[in-house]
Amino acid sequence: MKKMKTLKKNYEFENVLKKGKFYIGKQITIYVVKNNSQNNLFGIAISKKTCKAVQRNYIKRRIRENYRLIQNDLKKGYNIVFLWNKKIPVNEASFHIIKEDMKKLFEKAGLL
RNA sequence: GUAGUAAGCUAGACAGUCGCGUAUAGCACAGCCGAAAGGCAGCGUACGAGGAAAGUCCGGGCUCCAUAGAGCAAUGAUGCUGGAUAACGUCCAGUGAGGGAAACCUUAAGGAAAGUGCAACAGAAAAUAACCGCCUAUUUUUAGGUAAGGGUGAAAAGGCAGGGUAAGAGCCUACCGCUAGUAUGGUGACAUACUAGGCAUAUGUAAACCCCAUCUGGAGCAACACCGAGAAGGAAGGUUAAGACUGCUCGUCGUCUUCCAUUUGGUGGCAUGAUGCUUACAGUAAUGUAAGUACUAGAUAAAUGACUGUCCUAGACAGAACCCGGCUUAUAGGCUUACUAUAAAA
RNA sequence: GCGGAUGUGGCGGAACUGGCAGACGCGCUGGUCUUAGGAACCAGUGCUAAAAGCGUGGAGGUUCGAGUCCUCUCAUCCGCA
Repeated sequence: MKKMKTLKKNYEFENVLKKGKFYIGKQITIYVVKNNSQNNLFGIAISKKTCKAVQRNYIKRRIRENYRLIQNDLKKGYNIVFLWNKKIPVNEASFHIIKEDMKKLFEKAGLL
């Protein structure tokens, strides 16, 4: 199995957030934009203001794990950025809710 | 047993499946890129967050600023004594003061006769004390004496008792407090004893300025060094004004200031260090010395997760980012040791 | 990661060397005026029924007395390749 590829640079994130289409779920929001390669690149962005470092890591792990499980079913050639909805308390973050959210959002976006 | 005090330890465990980061003189070399060197990827193996990693409050190492440039001395910090330490505002042992029934705990604790400032309101007066009262003289008015008593205030001129007096007053005496001196003990802070002083020992405030003693150049790994690519341009103004470099003086370096345009990637720095653990010796202790032994995170959108099962006390606070020594703050539950007080029962 | 600044009624913003906190402006509430609204003018406006008391992000300390001085802490904002 190949390694997961991620977005790295600040301008890459800005590109996706400015030009991409966004879809809002219960707990997470995704931004999607086409790229011309044959792979999917993804990134996770959580503001410093929402919570502290431990909880940010907690959310990132849940999202990354879910993406890992679902990524082979997706169409290829997109940049994806995940955001956490600010108003949701961090304690409610759960693996299963994110899983459902992610399925619905990718269906909406037409990647599934 | 109950209540409490002090010190220390721990920070859910185990099993299965999938997955992440770093290293790799292992396997494979049959995958991808490349002319090649090599890089990426696969399998295996090893290791993989904390007691506070946090706050950034102090002290160092390290790097650059010129080789901490020189002087004045400002600014800033610390502030009982002795010791420890690379250093410290930290730690250890003591002293004084305060708290507690005790174990024990707290303590920014130098100087107010070097000088300056401030003390609102109230009060006669807030620092060279006379408002009421008391006493004496006097017909009243008034003059003098007086800090016992009243009232004001956060604070009112040693406290209390007796003597004394016109009334009073350290005016005199005892005790307590204070100050000075001497002696003894202690490295010292200081303690104890004795003697002397009637106490002008002249209110409080130095976390007000200040004085004294000690220390102090600035910036920070986004420092800095190297490699590759890009750019290295134009206009206007100023030559002693601003910068390096916080006040002033001198000195050095680089021309300097404003506007427009531009400003990306990689490698090193980067983990063997004032290091941890064990034992012995020195010391009350902090700590030091010697020997043995171990090396066990090193990312860069940033690694520990998900699911299932079992158990219990049902898991708090919380995520390394150059590295150490502290401090402070957050913190569920459990365990160990020492000590203090005490009801009831046996 | 490192460095720096700021917190005062609902909002902006004062309070000089510590000495009556809420000046001033905006808003809000009530009233006058008007058929009605606006404008204008008048009064009120931190908490509590009132007194007492508590109130300057929070917790301690110094002081007779802290918005102001000191220590710790929380939140917000800014800069640095």
